Amino acid sequence: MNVIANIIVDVPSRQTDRPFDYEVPSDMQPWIEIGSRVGVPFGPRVLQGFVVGLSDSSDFDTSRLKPIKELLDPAPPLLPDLIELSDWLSNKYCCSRIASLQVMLPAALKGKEVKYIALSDSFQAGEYSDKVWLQALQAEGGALSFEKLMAMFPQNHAEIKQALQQGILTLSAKVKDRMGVKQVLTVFPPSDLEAAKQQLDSLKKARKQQEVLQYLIEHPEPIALSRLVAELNTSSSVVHGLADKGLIDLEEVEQKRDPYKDRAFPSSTPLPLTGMQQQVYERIVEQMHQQTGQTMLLYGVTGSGKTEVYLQSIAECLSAGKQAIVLVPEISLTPQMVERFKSRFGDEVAVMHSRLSDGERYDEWRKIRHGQASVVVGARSAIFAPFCEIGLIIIDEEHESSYKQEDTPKYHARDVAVRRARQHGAVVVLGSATPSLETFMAASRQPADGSEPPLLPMPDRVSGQAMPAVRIVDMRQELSSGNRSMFSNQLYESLKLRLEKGEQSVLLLNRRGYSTFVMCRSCGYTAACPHCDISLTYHQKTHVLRCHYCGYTEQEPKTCPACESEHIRFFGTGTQKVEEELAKLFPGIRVIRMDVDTTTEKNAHEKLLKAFGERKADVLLGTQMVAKGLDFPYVTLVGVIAADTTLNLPDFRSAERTFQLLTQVAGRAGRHHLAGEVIIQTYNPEHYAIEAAADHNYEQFLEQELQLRMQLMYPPYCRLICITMSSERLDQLSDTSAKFVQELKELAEYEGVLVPLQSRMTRALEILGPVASPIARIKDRYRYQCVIKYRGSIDASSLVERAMKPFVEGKSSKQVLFSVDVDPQVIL
DNA sequence: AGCACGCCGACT
DNA sequence: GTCGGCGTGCTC
Repeated sequence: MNVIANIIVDVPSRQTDRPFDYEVPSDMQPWIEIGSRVGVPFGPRVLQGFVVGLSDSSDFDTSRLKPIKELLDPAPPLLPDLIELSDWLSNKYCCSRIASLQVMLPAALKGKEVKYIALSDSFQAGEYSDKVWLQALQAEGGALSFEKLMAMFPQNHAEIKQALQQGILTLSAKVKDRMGVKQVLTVFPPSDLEAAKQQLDSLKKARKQQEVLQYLIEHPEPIALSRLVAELNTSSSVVHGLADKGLIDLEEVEQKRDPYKDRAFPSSTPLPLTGMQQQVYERIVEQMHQQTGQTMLLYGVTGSGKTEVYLQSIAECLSAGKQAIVLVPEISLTPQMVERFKSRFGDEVAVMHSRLSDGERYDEWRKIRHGQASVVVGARSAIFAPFCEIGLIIIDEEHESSYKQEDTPKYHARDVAVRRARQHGAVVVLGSATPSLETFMAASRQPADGSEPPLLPMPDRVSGQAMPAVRIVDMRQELSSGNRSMFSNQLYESLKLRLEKGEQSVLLLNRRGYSTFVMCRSCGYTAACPHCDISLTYHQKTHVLRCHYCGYTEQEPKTCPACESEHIRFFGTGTQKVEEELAKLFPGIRVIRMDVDTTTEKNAHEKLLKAFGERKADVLLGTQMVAKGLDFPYVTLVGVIAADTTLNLPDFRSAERTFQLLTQVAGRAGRHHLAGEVIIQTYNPEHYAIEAAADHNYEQFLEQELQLRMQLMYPPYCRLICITMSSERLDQLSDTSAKFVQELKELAEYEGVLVPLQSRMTRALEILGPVASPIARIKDRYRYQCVIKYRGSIDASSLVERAMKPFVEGKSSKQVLFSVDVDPQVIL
């Protein structure tokens, strides 16, 4: 008899980050399962909690167990496999259990306590009989939310309190979801149409009702009451009249908000696969049927037809009765992308991206949970889609850093996918033209059983067209030959040619290096945030300086606050400057600029790209974001203004990022019948990342980069954990961080893993720091960080967790905050 | 996270 | 003498 439930309660604190035991009331026993969401009394409150285990005994004093108060969903929103996955997430990424459970669910299912005031059973009006609040309560059926009642009667709080004390009113609490299910009153036509026709005559005296019935006989499908009323220009009372006579049915039906309901998707059929595609497809399908839980790397150049392989593999997965998850980077989750999946699989597809409202997202999620969708296409968090039997997980553009969540839990969707696939025996297909080094290394390794490495190369374009020619322009030479403009002669000439021919160009400017700060040209003063060690960004529209980290704003200064010089000015986003210069060089040129300033509005992205696709501009100018997304048939020139800006960042992945970005943007040119040209301007023309990108040569880059990583001991030759500690008080911070690192070292030493990475041991671990973080202060809190490098089978997360214990439970917890980033993408 | 319990300073 | 500061500990 499982009468005791182990429940994780919704309290975001380390002290409550463990299961609490509750008694399952007998009437709830059929309903409570692992994964159920419940309301439980916790201290004086009622909280949301998740059932993570069931048993018939408890270590806790059984007589003191409290019963579960309420069941929040008829079917558990989480399945046992997800509960298990959440356990893994918490351990791996050092986050609380509740955080890892909550991240798997749509925001709509974040229940909050609501207090109710109700008339008690023994209620007698007595001295309160003429009070307005009492009448309001009675009108509402005897109960109202506490907050509402308080707001309605601000004058009567004392009386209400007194009534509560006398036991005339009672206070109770429930967990309420943030988002209700949208209900729509729906009209159902008569089940027996012939009989209904007979009845028409009997309605002679009710012309309006007759009209409605007539309509329903002609259109015998359920219809929303509001639509029927609008359609027939009648009123709801007429329809209710018919319902009262029993001629039709009127029912509340759950309405699912389909964000794509107004869009028609022409259906598409599978394209014939090329030999290369066919081979890859067969290997994927073979692994899928064998349920090996294998992770494979589909390593294919832009235009090699990866998507068609995805689509047909998914089709095979569906026909085997299983479900598929497709992850794409948020930025490329465009309508065109969605369309490809909707066209092939129709209503089987659920779509999840950040632009959806909480309600829409909840509806898509329910489609998945209730088996109405078998494919989900979505960003990072779609990896947690509540499918029961996953056959295939596809991660497109596997190397994208957006697969790493920046806030807690700081999970990497790729690593979650690999873990989840193992649970289901599903295949993971990682797709990329420029795979991350970690992925490539893992996929090249010969499996222990002697089978082929899980590497699926697709080196050729479907069109048979060669990759576009890439020219590297040495900007140092331009400068020495007297060209001080940001456009080299070659780029200028090529742009001019495109304008004459009426073809389009894409210009890319890496954002970093060109920030939007304000600087005084006399004394060098730069406007900085008073709460963070970071310069303020200038916002052109509002003429305001703003801090990206804490939101602090101030007015644009007219004179330098330091030296009162008037030569203080704003150094533009770069894209703005490029735009100005383009207008100077090519009067009348039509430019669409895409950067943080022009894409803040909702759907701005799509609108700009659509306008460009319709050839309403000659040039698309922008930051990283122009490298992703769509391909346009009339783009024949891609120019990179300054390839170096991301190259010299003090992050060990900066060369990899630069290479990926350049390769990706180079693939944008000439994807169709027109030949393309790519021009890369740089001050480091001989840098291996730039040369390799120009040659479209991943292997060449890989070889160089691996050598460097090996020398400096960085991933993929080790793994990293970055721990950031912060405090308002610097003395406390330096003290605590030093003690923490000491603790960490002792633990590692004790486990025998504190060994230099350069040694030949298979297990090794080093601890660097603590040092001041690159951004030494945010929101008035100083920041120190410490980096752990390790290799081999070491549970470093658990080491960190144990080392943190004395600092987060004890009295010093108030002063120093810990934040752990496992497998960080940037350690600037 | 909340909330109660509990032990020391400035006030009617 | 007491009101209230927030340090400490508990929540099945």
